[in-house]
Amino acid sequence: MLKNVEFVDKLRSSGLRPTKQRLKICEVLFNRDKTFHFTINDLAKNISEKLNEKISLATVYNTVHAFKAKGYLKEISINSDRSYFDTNTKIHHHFFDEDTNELIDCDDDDIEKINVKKNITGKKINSVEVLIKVASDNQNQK
Amino acid sequence: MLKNVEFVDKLRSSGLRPTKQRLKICEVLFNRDKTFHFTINDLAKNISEKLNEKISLATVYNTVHAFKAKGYLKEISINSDRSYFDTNTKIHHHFFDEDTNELIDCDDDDIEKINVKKNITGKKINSVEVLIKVASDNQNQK
DNA sequence: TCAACAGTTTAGAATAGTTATAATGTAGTT
DNA sequence: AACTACATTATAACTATTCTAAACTGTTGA
Repeated sequence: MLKNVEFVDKLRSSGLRPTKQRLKICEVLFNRDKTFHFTINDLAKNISEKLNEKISLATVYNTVHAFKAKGYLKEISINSDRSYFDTNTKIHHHFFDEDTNELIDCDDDDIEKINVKKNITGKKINSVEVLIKVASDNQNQK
Repeated sequence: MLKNVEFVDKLRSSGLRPTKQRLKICEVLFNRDKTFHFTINDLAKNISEKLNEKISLATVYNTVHAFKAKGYLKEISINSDRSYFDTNTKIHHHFFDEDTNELIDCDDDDIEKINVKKNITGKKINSVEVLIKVASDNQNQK
């Protein structure tokens, strides 16, 4: 459980002013045990519910993008109709539950190291990430 | 190089009427050696350029979705601002070139078999796909 | 402490991609 | 040829996201 002061420092050290709104967003995003996967809408709703306060949607967008640019958040593509963000910014793999649309982080040792045998000339590999789609194990899968 | 007749059969056998527009779209999509990765917009532009004929955007959407539902096309998530489709409908991996935003199919043997060691109870794995992001191999990467 | 400035927030307008609608058109069957 | 169900189309509607411009607020330095 991080303190406000720590968020202030964190923001300041990355050149972002520690404003009321940003601190609240930090609270919601980073005061958690588990990784948080969310869409901007989820986040905005979460803020107004948890903190009983409304932050303009535009500000939520701005802040999330600022945090992404600073490397505090990572954007994830699962389906194209919505952007997901992840508080876990390391390169890592995901399970995606097609029944619930829920995204679940993999631990490093859930998946054996991936061996890429092909190279693209002049290009270097920046990331290798796996997406495992799962659904309920019975006849009527989606 | 498939003939029109083959497309007619293909459509008919999957319960889609072989209309002018659908046949033209088939031509553009499936008369290729290589896999085709595209957005709806790419496709619409491609049609009007190649065939010198305009198909209503709504029809392109309808048709692409119909083809997807029938399993002739696959939707791919790389970045969330646009939907990409792929004429290669098998489970397969991709390189994504961050410099050019180009998507490249992997051959089956470009990547060693992926060993998933974790299970989610009550869920079965539908697909395991890898996305390898690459960028030009010099100091000013994006 | 306070003025000044640059960075922030905000509501609302604007945009882009996509989907819905409803009228018109057409393939296939009889 | 006529009928019917399915398709196409233009346009309107919708949704997620970005832009804009004015008001506001941390921060800095006098």
